[in-house]
Amino acid sequence: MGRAPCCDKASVKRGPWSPEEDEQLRSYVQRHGIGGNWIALPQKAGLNRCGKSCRLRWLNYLRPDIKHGGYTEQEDRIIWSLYTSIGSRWSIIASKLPGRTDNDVKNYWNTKLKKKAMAAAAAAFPAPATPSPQPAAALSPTSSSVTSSSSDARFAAAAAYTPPQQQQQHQGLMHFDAPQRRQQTELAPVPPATVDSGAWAAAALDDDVFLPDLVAGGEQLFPYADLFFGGVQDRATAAMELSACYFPNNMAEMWGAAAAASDAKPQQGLCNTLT
DNA sequence: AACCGTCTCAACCGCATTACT
DNA sequence: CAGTAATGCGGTTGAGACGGT
Repeated sequence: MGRAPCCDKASVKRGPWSPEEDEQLRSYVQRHGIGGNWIALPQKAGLNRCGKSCRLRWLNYLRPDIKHGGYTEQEDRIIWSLYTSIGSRWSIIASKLPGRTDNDVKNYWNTKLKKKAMAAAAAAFPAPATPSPQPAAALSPTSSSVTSSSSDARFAAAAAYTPPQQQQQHQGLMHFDAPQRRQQTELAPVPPATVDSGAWAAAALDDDVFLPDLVAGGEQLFPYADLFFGGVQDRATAAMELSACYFPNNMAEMWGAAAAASDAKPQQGLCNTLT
């Protein structure tokens, strides 16, 4: 038994919004505001739509301050940096990019930026000479449209790799209490110390709007900063290790690619010192 | 011109969290 | 404090656009 649907799907209109509906919603919100109740709004605005649908339409499309497309290189780096830091918390990432919505950032990542990141990873970790005996498609379910390139195949193979003993270790993991909705599900393998995901990643770290805050916050925000940055000479590597400890799913993708490429076993690293 | 595969992105779905009673 | 309703969020879908043959 799931929860009851928010509205009667049979009696409300679904699918793409017409310009008339857009105008109705826009003018209502501009005149009366949201009113703190999306469920009641459609009726008040004279729309035959689910409140949830109205909310989504307003937030993702009709709001006056929204930008569509035209992502800058700096925005790319911010998204990349935050994604490697906190994972797919699109609302947080979008909040760092004025005029961008979580849905827009998510779509942009899934359709464009992810490929760009994979290209960077592929450049940093060249594919092995001999192909993997197991097709990547069999290892990991594919998602949406990013499924076909060779880099994505390596991405899928990489993402599928998670040592079982480390899956257990994560249960005792101390963690920074960052805004977080989803549970951590896996602990990534810690990479070889030589990992360097390339110039783009380094540039991203320069622009990072999350990790510097985290580390610069000292004891109050992240008491283990010295553990990471004190003992590791390469700051970029240290920051990525830190990311892996707290936001492992995403770093696993990148480092897994390195492991797949080099046939190297992941080393026990700083991450595990906190468990 | 027609077909086919890929890409894009708006919209939907369902779960988690928060607010309210 | 428990139950319920509302909201927020991330994952996924599918229709239309686009490009290649």
